[in-house]
Amino acid sequence: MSNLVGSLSEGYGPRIGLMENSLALMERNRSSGEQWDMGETKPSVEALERGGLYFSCFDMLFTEDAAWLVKLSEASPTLALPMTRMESREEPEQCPVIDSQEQGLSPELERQVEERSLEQVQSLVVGEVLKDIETACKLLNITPDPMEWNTGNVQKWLLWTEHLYRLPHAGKAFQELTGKDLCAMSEEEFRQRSPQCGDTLHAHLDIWKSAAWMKERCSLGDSSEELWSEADSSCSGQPIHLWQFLRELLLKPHNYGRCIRWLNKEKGIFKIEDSAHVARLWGLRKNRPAMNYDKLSRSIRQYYKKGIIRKPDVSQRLVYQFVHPV
DNA sequence: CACCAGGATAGAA
DNA sequence: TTCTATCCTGGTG
Repeated sequence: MSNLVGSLSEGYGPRIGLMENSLALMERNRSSGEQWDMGETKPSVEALERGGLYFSCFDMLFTEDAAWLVKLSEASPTLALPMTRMESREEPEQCPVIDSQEQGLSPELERQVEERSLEQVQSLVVGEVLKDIETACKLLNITPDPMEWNTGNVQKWLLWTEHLYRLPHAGKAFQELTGKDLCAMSEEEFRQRSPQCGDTLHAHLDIWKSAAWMKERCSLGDSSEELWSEADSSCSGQPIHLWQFLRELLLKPHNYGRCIRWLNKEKGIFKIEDSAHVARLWGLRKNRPAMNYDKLSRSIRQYYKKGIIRKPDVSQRLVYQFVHPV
């Protein structure tokens, strides 16, 4: 796994570095032989959890474009160059999408279209990665920038990453470390602390670092980067309320549709599909490891007399209704 | 057994 | 004081 910190200072570095890392991680995961068992009747909890950040981030990559991108990234391991240089790369025949579309075009036009396609897919991937990081931040109540993490934040991030990618628990090996410490560590040092998954953790941290760098760069400029500016209840300073949290999950069906979803969005009726998973997410968000659905549902019931959430007219298990739908 | 309703209480903000 | 988190009793399919 290449370290992209070094590329951060070069114009296009972070974007491409972020891509490269994501793709490499994707490849690693794909080659591990594990599958996301989508669509069967009873997906495992693990599959559901993977469905959170990971799947939403990479599902669109399993397309022809993605295969092509992966090949490109393999063909040129150091992509820290502007994509305008890409035309000099060999193996144009490995680009089925472009080939099928660009018959009869001049090489120059072909090159431009190729660039645009690549940039589009690229920004799509980067956007998804950023969104998923943002979502994780909300859930964990941490800042996107690892440099600002205290030891507790680091442990949360570790727990989350291990949880999401089914890594063995390595939190102990990183105890007492702040985000700053973590960021200063090399991949080798990560491996020393955790031989099993140090490299993976280091790679994920790299993605976060790049994302934070990009965020900073975007906020410096006048460009309105709406990727990070969604209404964010976790940034208001007030502790998040359960109903807000549930609404946040519901607003991200791409990430959480498998554990909570609208039955009727207009009426505000939603169903908790995986009570244990939602409870775990809530516990993670509130730093309450002992949270379970029993307690979560008790809190929901407190909303009955406050007129925030109620049971729908036809009461069903695990189905609730916002009294004031959005 | 998992879910549901709601009382009681403690604790944090 | 509000908003849980926790525990609990009792009820339902």
